[in-house]
Amino acid sequence: MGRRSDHTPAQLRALLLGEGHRLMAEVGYAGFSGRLVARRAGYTVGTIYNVFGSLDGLVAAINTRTFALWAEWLRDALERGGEDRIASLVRGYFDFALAHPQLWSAIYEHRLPDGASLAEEDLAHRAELTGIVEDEVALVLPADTELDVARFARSLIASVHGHCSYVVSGSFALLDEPDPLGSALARVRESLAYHGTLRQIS
Amino acid sequence: MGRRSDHTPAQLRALLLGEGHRLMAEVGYAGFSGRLVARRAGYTVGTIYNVFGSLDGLVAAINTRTFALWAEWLRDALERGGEDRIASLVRGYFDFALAHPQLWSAIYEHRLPDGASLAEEDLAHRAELTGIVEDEVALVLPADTELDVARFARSLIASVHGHCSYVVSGSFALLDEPDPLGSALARVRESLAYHGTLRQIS
DNA sequence: TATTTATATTGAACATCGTTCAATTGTGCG
DNA sequence: CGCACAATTGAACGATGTTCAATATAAATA
Repeated sequence: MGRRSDHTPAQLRALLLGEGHRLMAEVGYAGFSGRLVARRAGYTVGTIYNVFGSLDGLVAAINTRTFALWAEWLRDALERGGEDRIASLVRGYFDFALAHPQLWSAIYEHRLPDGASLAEEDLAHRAELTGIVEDEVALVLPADTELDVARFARSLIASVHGHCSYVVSGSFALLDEPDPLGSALARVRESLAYHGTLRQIS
Repeated sequence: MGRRSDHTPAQLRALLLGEGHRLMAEVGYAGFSGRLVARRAGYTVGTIYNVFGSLDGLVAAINTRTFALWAEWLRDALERGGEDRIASLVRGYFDFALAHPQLWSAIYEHRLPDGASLAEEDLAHRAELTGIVEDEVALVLPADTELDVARFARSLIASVHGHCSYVVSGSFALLDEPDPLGSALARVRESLAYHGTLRQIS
């Protein structure tokens, strides 16, 4: 079969990305296969290389989509959550990872080849997610704080991330930790309290 | 070639483990190859399966060795470090990961097949590492603290781990974080202070 | 409309991977 | 000395990512 017109380039990209995302959610990064993605989309391997340049390009796009869903998830958590917006964020972080462990893990398991760097689109979506947290952290700190709020917020994200990655990888289960989310939230609260949180809701 | 007597079973195990550890340090989990380990040791693939049962068994053994080196590294850091033992621990955690990024990452990149679990030896070495931290955290907290010190210590480890994993994976570089170690240590200090650290050194 | 140009798609080829297992060959014991 | 045992091999199998000449079709041109 030669050239087709079943899909426009944009449609084809969306199709492969969708199937890729679906497969990643099913089998995770370790079981991911470019050939299978193409087959499910009704195409063959080579097409992935036409559209995404490389398999790493497809995986990066898949992870970018996961990031976008994650940001959306956090915004929902903030909207539907109560007054304690910090708790909503931490809970949202955990919930997403636990709802989509394969997708969430794939973000951190994918390593680009040496020298290669992420595309601008990917960086933008990550900045979006951290931006949501930065805004909420800023709201809760005194206006005259001496902290670099952005750095502080990202450090809190890293702390929560550590807890979450232990949960998803199973390390915490082995350590008999009954409430990882609660621990993560407690650490965040302690740091916020140290810097004079405005409203402290138990 | 059939049966040999170049090495005793114990020697052979040590040989393969050593070469495997060396290769993991060189190429990381993604580039790891059982065939290459065997070739470097002067044997062939099958021997790995004789000795370790599976390739996962070899990788688990490699990661266990990394854990042991890490624990030793932390003890050294405590011994050679100054009075601020908490700082020594956090710095030791980071330094090891940065000194051996491939070995450190391999610990968290290796996922056992569904249902499989780690051997007792592996669990013991992990408990050793967390035990070192638990002891130091207990020393620095008031004797009459209401905290579950073990859980608290492991939560602090998770926080530091989160920062460290961002550094090794390059996420923090993208976020322009100038001092991840300093941030991690600051968060740890804030949590300790919240629970009434005895001596607070800067 | 007929012809040519451009391009998207294919799938075989290649080198590798993990895993299995029959065959082989050396070791140590009776 | 010969036999039973056990360790080691390496070919086989199905899969992976990656490349690229061949091909078939769409789009552009005459």
